[in-house]
Amino acid sequence: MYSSHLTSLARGAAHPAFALQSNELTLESLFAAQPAERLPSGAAAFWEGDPATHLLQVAEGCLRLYRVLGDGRRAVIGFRFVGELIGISCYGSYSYTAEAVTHVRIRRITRTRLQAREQEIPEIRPLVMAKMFQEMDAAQRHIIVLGQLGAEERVAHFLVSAAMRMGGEQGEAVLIDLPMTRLDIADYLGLTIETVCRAMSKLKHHGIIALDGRHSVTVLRLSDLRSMAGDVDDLSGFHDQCALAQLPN
Amino acid sequence: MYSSHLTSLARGAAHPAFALQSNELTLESLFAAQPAERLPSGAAAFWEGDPATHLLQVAEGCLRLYRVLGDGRRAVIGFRFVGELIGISCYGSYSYTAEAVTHVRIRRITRTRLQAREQEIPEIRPLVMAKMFQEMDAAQRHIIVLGQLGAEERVAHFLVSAAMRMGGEQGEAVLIDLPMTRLDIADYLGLTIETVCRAMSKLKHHGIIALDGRHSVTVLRLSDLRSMAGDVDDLSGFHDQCALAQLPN
DNA sequence: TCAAATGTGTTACAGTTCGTTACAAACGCA
DNA sequence: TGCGTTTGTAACGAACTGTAACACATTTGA
Repeated sequence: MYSSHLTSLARGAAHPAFALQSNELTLESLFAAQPAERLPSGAAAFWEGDPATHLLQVAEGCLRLYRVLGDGRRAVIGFRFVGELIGISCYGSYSYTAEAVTHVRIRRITRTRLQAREQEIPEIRPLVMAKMFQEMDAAQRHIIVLGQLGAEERVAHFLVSAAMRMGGEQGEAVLIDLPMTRLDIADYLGLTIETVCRAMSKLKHHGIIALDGRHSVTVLRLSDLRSMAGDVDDLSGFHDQCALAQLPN
Repeated sequence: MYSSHLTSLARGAAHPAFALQSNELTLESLFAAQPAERLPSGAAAFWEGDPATHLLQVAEGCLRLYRVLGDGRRAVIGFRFVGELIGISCYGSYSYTAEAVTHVRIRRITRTRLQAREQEIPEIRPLVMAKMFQEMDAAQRHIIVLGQLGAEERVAHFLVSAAMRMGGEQGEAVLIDLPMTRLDIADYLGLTIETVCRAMSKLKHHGIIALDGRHSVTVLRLSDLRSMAGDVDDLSGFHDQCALAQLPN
């Protein structure tokens, strides 16, 4: 699943829109003070095992986070998009490699500097904590996707998440940009390339999506796609109120 | 995978034994001041969606953490054992239900009280943070298990993790206590009961494990089992040194 | 600039793994 | 003790993966 943008989280997810609004602005200004670094497609921002000295923010483009097993198998743990953070749940060393899918611009801040800023501006800590909780929540959701959903459900869920990130609403077509390859998607969903292609072709055949080249999907019937995606994100509205009241420092 | 005990983590995992030693002692004393509560097998400590007002520590027994999908499917997210914490990565509301597998004793502390204690004793925060990172690391590992390993690899990995938790060493037989049902294990590994049974029977047939009733497994050849478990935990020793240097506050 | 090489996506056919179904054994309770 | 429920295991079938081939897109090198 994508790490979500504010607009995608607005749809009944566990975070109040308000908290994240200020979240993005304040953390954003933190990173804005750092110089932007450019990475060409395929370049690593950091490697699994490197000392986790920095947090990264994506200023432009898309990165994949992955781990390679001893036998060469690769697991994509997630993708990160504009505005999102990388490395927030790593300590000591990075537990995955972060690699540019597209040409990418990122900003880095050292953990030391972040901690110094947290001392100056106490409001920063809850913002960082919120990001950590969000990442944990996303990981748990992904565990459920991989453990309980079949291949087509997984692909549908992946596309629904992408549509939500794009601010998709019920009843209108959503154009999704998918900068990663089918292999990336397959390694993310625990499937093979062929199965991903098959699932997509089937959705196309049923008129639920339209494919335009490799990196563009139009979701034509979002509610149909959603009903195929399993009920992983069935969260009660109860969360929204409690999250605001209980935001940890 | 189990949330690990100190002794299991001693085998090249991402946490220095020293840090967790003091971790267990100090958080332990925090909870020791709280009254222990008894739960019969099958009782819920809290439900998915409840306000996440407390952290829990397991004083005795085993709990399963699970979520139920809208269509009735159940995903077990993890198991918690003596000394381990529950709810540390939840905020606002619990993102899963915690249910007693066995008769259980737990201690609770409110987040409010925990924060007050953190103010008094600043050393507590890094201990809590370490637990959060540990939980995130375990979640990522589980994502890889579900996404990349086949059924037998998953079961083998599950048993290796259990053996590690029991302090198993290479070359000697390890007796594992598995208090949960095969359905629990299946829902945790994204498999069915039958597949779990098959995998275990196969391991038994090959002389790698011995089965004694429902809740007892003896690992006879740990290195064989380990070689069947995929290379998910292939972590370099580099982590140990960096983790100590970089423990966040 | 253009052709060759390489990478990526899709589809058809065949093989493997795991889910479903059926049944047996064990357990818990009145 | 008897019965209902839970748990465990084996045979058949569904779902997914693997292999191969082809089409198309992108990159590389002359």
